[in-house]
Amino acid sequence: MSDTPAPRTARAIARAELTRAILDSASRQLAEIGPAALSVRAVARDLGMASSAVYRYFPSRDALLTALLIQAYDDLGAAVEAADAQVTERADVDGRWTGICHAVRDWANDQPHRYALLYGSPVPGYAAPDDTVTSATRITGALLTLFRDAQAAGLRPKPARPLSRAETASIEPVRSSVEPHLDEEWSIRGLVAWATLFGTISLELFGHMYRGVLDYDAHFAQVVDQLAADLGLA
Amino acid sequence: MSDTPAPRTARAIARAELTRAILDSASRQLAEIGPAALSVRAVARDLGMASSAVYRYFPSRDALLTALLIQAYDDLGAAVEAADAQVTERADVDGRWTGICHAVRDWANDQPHRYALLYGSPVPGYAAPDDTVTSATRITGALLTLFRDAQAAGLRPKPARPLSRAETASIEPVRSSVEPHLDEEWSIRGLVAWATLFGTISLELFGHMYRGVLDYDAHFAQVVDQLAADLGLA
DNA sequence: GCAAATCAAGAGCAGTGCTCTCGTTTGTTT
DNA sequence: AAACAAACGAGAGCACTGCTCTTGATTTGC
Repeated sequence: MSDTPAPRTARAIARAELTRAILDSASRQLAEIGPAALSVRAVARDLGMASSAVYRYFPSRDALLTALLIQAYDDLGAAVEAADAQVTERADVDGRWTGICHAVRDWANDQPHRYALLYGSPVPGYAAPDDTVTSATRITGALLTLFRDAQAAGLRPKPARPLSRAETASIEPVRSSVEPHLDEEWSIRGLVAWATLFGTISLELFGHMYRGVLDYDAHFAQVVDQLAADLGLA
Repeated sequence: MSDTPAPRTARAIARAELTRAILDSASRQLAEIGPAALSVRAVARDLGMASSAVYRYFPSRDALLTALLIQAYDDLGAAVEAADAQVTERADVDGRWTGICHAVRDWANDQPHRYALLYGSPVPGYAAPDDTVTSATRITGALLTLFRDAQAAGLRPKPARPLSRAETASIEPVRSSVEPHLDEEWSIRGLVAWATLFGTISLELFGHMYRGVLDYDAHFAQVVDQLAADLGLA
């Protein structure tokens, strides 16, 4: 991530500082007007520099957007990890699950544009670099660790349908992403809960529950509660 | 929807035809290069007319995009209804559920850009007009009807957590959207399944399962199967 | 001390959404 | 049939975008 071990020279320091300033300005614009309206020229104006100068720090608008993407993933990941860590009684997996879920939703509601950048439609052309993947794993990692802890504690999700041969092989990476490995039931239940969590948040945030569900807070809490039950956490 | 009962005059006919041509060209571009890259000028070039002429038919790029949005909703709605109707044995709610789910996913995979337009981040300042809502209800309507039929057939979903007071009031529109009304368990289970369905498709289509799930087809089938079980359909 | 690398700035290109004006065509009304 | 108004297509133009190239100044490392 931070491949700037020691900016010794004055120029290197200035470069690091300016890079940060560009990213900050861009992040502000992103949160306010969204990724589609983010403009390199506007960032340059905000910083009082020529637009062409920005290209010395980020080779393209997409590169700048990618940096913001990673920043957002890390930000959300930190929020999730903080919510998880706040539950001092680590055996309270239900409390941790609830905390994580609400942390994701609160973060999404606080900064809808950044959430949309992460989990909405991929922006123009979009070639998701591998850099983003590693940052994105922070949040899924928190969930997988939680499932592993619950499994280790002897909790069992509600019985799941037997996995097809193909599916067994398909979700191998998920199973073996934590130690000890997740069993099949925990894996499929976890994947379903993962999809339900982000599906609910996205549907809510993108307006698909309009006039269908009246109280988004109550509904989300209910869904999280239901998922906890299906996961065997509560 | 169609407020052109009888285009009598030649001008009205030409207008209807040109409107259709613009929409067709835009739809083609949308499917190919996505909503972000859709250009009024490109559409005008494709049709051999001046870009300013297009504005006689659609007041803005966003209006054109909204028309495409409605078109896409109707297209997906038709695909879903067709898949549902294809199951001649109407009592086979499990088969209908599976058919609907795979219809949505197949449609999404066939035209990812159009799916992203519907269920990804809202593009135009997110001022979703009410016109789109009515078109969007076609697909949710199919699901709700299916749940109602299952309930009427005496099927019961797996026991759900008791609804909070707030949630009971919150999902009233969902419950009363079909006759006879859905009971609380069917409503919450249905909403959760809805979120899981679109969550799974979105996560897959937007690249979040990359290297986590290897076989998207197998995984989706497994999730649909699991949801059917939780819904008590199978 | 000097060559080389780095930098900011400006001009410029090709593209965009959108507006305004202009002359023409069409439909309606007298 | 004539007259008028509405609708139309085309073109020019504005303000904006991402991005490139060149120019000249500054800083760096040897």
